[in-house]
Amino acid sequence: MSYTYLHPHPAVTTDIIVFTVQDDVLKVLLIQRLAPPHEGSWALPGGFVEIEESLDACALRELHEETGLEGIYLEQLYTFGEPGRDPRERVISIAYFALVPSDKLVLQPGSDASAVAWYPISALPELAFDHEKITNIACQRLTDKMEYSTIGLMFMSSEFTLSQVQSLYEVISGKPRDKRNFRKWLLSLDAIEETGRKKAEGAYRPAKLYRLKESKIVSNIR
Amino acid sequence: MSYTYLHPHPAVTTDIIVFTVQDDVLKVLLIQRLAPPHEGSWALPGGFVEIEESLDACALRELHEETGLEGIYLEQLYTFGEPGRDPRERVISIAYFALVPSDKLVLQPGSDASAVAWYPISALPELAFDHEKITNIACQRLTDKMEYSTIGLMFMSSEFTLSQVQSLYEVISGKPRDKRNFRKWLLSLDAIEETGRKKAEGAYRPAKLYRLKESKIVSNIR
DNA sequence: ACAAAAGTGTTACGAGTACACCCATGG
DNA sequence: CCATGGGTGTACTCGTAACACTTTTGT
Repeated sequence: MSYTYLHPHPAVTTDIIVFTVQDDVLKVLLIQRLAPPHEGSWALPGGFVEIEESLDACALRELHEETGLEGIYLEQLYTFGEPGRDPRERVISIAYFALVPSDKLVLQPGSDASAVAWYPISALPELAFDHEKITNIACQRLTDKMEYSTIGLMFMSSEFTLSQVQSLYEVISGKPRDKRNFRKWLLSLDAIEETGRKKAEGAYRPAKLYRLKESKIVSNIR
Repeated sequence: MSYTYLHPHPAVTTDIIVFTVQDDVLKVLLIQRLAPPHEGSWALPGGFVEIEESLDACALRELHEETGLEGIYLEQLYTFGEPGRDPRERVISIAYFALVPSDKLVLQPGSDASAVAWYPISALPELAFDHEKITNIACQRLTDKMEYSTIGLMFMSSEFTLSQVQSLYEVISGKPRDKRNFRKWLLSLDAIEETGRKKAEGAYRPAKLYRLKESKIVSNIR
């Protein structure tokens, strides 16, 4: 089966930069390519947009197919379309970024059995295509949005402590925060609420558990 | 001549939302469609991406071809790709927005003789495709960026007075600003400088003329 | 001299920052 | 009773907001 057009058409893909924080390190999800071009090297998950599928749906589908991840926060980032960024044909890629909470880290490599792994953002391997450039722009956007939106909460699992949130923010910004000021700020956002439960983890005082408020997903501050 | 692929490929276009401020009103540039679909109705300028042309270059080319505009500020906005947004075939559109200074308002309708006109954002006609949705998102982005970047200066002509800048900001935000505070803020951005010249326009004190500093094009504040 | 827009400083308020001690729990 | 992280309030600082009069020009 083949498809014919009067004018040349580019191929269209989505690529997804999936962030998480694991062991106090910001990481991105990469898959190892099995087929040329760039066979064997690491790349962002993604793939071709189907002809009757929305862009968002494509990103979600590719992510699910290649990693098993589902129900996570996704946002369009930027569209990359320089001629020559793929050696096979003209490819235009709509890049998305996604945030995975720490309790959904279990990956199921796709049916094509390619390897899937979390890489610390500070120790990325060489990436295929222009994926390094895309990753850099995604990092920039993530750190920007951490400052003026509640996006950081998308990294948290369903129940979490205030100290866990603080640790997350410190990891991503690379700077320590004052505990009292951070809590005052976080609670003033009106985005989380106590669950009433507590988390006892060791030989010390248990912490109150919080959850994201219904309806408050990601909002801008200021 | 025709082009054949193993899998279906969507068509890819750019659409450009061109803003300007004229007579104290925020306006966008529209062109009247001559061909189906939506023949006769108004739409955003734009068109198909050529196979060896970058997305930015496509937006600039289409804008020049259809309106004669050149050398203006352009920025990628968002990519729209819902199936069905164009009745002919699957079309994915990378939307850009552009800002035109008040001294470049002269339009040269494209060679296909379609009408080109500035419409106040508050009195748009019915638009073709999903262009109303795109326009709304562009307006949102514009007003957002006015708050945290120097993008507003892209509306100014090569030489301008501080009062003109203030008037511009008031028109877009819809709110009056304190003259002294506004000037303090504007000058603190370190983005403009005096030309040494003055503008005498009527029976009153002439205003100092300013220009954008070299190298400072658009930067974020905060 | 008057009409019209240009230009200019000081005070007040509020948000954000700095800072140190007591609490609850398990071992 | 001790070790460990959890939890809390106040004082200061700096940036933003409020506010009104003098200057320059053309008629």
